[in-house]
Amino acid sequence: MPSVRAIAKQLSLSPATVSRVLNNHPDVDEATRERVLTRINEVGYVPRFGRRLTNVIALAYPDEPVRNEYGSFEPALLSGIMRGLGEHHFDLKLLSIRRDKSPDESYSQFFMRKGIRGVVLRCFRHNRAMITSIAEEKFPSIVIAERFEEPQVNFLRADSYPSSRRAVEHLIGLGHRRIGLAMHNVADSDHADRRRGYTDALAAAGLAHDPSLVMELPSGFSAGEQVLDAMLGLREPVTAIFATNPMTTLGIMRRAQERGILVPRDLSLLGVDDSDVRLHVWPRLTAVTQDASALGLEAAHWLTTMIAKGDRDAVCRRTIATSFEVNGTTAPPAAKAGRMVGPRMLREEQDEEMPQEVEA
Amino acid sequence: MPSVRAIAKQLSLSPATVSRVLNNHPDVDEATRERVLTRINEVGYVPRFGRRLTNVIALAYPDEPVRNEYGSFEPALLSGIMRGLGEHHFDLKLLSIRRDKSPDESYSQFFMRKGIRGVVLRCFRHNRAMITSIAEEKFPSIVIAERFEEPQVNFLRADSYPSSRRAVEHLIGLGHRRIGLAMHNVADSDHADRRRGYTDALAAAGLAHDPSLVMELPSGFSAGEQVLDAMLGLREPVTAIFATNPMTTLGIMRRAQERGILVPRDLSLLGVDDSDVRLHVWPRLTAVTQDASALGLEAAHWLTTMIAKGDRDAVCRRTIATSFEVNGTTAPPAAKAGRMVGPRMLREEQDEEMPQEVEA
DNA sequence: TTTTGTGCCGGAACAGTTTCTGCCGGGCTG
DNA sequence: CAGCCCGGCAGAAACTGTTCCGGCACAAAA
Repeated sequence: MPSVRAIAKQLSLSPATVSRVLNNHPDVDEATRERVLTRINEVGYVPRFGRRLTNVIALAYPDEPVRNEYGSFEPALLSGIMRGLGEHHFDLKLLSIRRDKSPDESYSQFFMRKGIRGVVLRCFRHNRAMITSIAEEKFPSIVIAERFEEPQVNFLRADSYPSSRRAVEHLIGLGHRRIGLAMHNVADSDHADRRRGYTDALAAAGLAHDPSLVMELPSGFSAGEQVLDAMLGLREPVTAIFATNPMTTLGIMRRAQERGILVPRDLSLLGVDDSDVRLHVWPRLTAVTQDASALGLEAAHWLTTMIAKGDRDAVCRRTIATSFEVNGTTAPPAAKAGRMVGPRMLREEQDEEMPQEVEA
Repeated sequence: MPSVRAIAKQLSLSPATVSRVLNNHPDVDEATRERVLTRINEVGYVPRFGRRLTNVIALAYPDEPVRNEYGSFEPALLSGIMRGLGEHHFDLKLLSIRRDKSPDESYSQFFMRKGIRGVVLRCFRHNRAMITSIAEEKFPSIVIAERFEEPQVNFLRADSYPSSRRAVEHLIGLGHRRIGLAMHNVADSDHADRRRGYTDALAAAGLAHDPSLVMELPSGFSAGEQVLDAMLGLREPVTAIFATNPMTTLGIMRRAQERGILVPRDLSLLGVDDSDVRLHVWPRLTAVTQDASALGLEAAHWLTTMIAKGDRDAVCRRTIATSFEVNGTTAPPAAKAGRMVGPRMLREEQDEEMPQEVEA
């Protein structure tokens, strides 16, 4: 139960000074500030509101929160987090670290200034260092949808390797030999897993790995359009594409329709889905699915119980399963099938072949 | 600068009692609670953190926040709100009124207990009464995307009447005579506006209003599928559909593709879009567009400036424009055009006819 | 009648923040 | 060189909201 006054007494300072450090006020000596900060981190200070503990955690983004381009991942995640907060009666704040954090304050300092007791962190390519710093400061935190080697980082992610591999094996089983891979140009661990699934499936089937079939682009809808054009523009075009990003998948799909390329007759498409968008397009998307909402729920629940129990050394390095769902965008390659399949016929096929869930 | 102690002194009570009222503790007399509450509302109490004002507002949902089914409206709105918060350095909390509010506390009480100074309210069909109550309690609030007659309710919405009317006129101009309307079964003012746009456009063109062409369904993706089946199953089918809900629009579109109905050759489709989903399908959707992100930004900005200036009587009853964007899902009806138009040809048409913006 | 219990509230203690004040050293000026 | 001023820095005090503890009054039970 460390308080500002207790810390002040330990350091022979006044509560005022400690408070000034916490709020990043300028008029405090650099050495003093340093002394206070290290002590605060040692002792695990938590701010209170009056005499009551503040029960707020944050969902923190490195830059702008909940950007539109993130697709359906963010709303699903948020919805899950809100549900996971309920049991311990916590509230949720949204934070942008870049916008609000002063460069000369530590992360713990920033979070305490915002009056939160823990933080769910979104991780993108460029802020891995930020996240290890936060973990090193021992501020209660958990990272969503990313994996870390550093033992002090808590994370909760979905392992898309098995499903990805199974998905690509599904393509190979259908007879595809030239399978394109469209992925981020800056790979997080999730995309790396999907890539491994791709290469391992190819290797296991004895297929050569052709680097020219792998495209690395910035994420987003328009990337999908480029992917399709490039992959079908090859001298020996692909017959199937595995897109590791939901928005990119949709981009590929739209561009295919735009160019009159029938999926899956002319091209099989394998995607990734965070929520249920795969069911909202036609043909329904054969996809590796991860439940962003479940990620949010689990993460929020873990973080709040850890805080409520006061267990500052709790560790979370959980991986939940993804699944692979066969829908209407994959079929044998045209060369092999050798038959015209119109939309109406495809629909009948679809009706016979109900989406089958494959646990990863 | 009313404080708990000041209010207590005015009422000859102790600060403890006032605090108990604010936190909805059970052991305080009903009459006393009432006295404190009315005084608190009169004087416009704001909670502080230590000696500092708490600069937090909330985005409050009647039930579960940011549900997935809401489509892209919620993330766009959130993103806008976060941007609008910046100038006055406010933070954002997410609240679920149903989950956290005790039935025997007032709304102001609830919000103060949560330590927020203002609230952006989402309005659905069932919580209009809740919103007028909040406004009557004079708690700083603003409603998003809904219109209210009650003068004490602040709102910010997009007026989709002119764009909707123009959109339906566009269909009529293309030669459509039987135009279906798919809308919510419980109409908020937004959907009522769109319906008015529909009926007025028909009336102005001298077309009879056929009630059998109007379908009212619960919102959502699957509603769109029912709409398409029903409207094309009419003895005299429609040649165009105006769907007033984004998710429903997507449902119609997918079901059309599933059934092999070519849009816009066999059916013209007019939709509504909150963000940029209309550009992510093919053909790109001709749609009435409202900028949910701008709504969020403006609302957050108004609310925080109003709070920062301490102007408790500020009034916001703003309406921002929507626009109408012609894209690829509308064309002359098949009977009139009398020609087959394949996907490839349509694409060329598309290229000639760039999306044209029409200010509403 | 006495005892016990409960509803209700005030005092005090304690949480964090800010304002006011003062110390102390350095630099400028007479 | 003396005197004055000024800025950096930190503590005391004042003020905010909350909770714990105790007490008063009234009702119910023994």
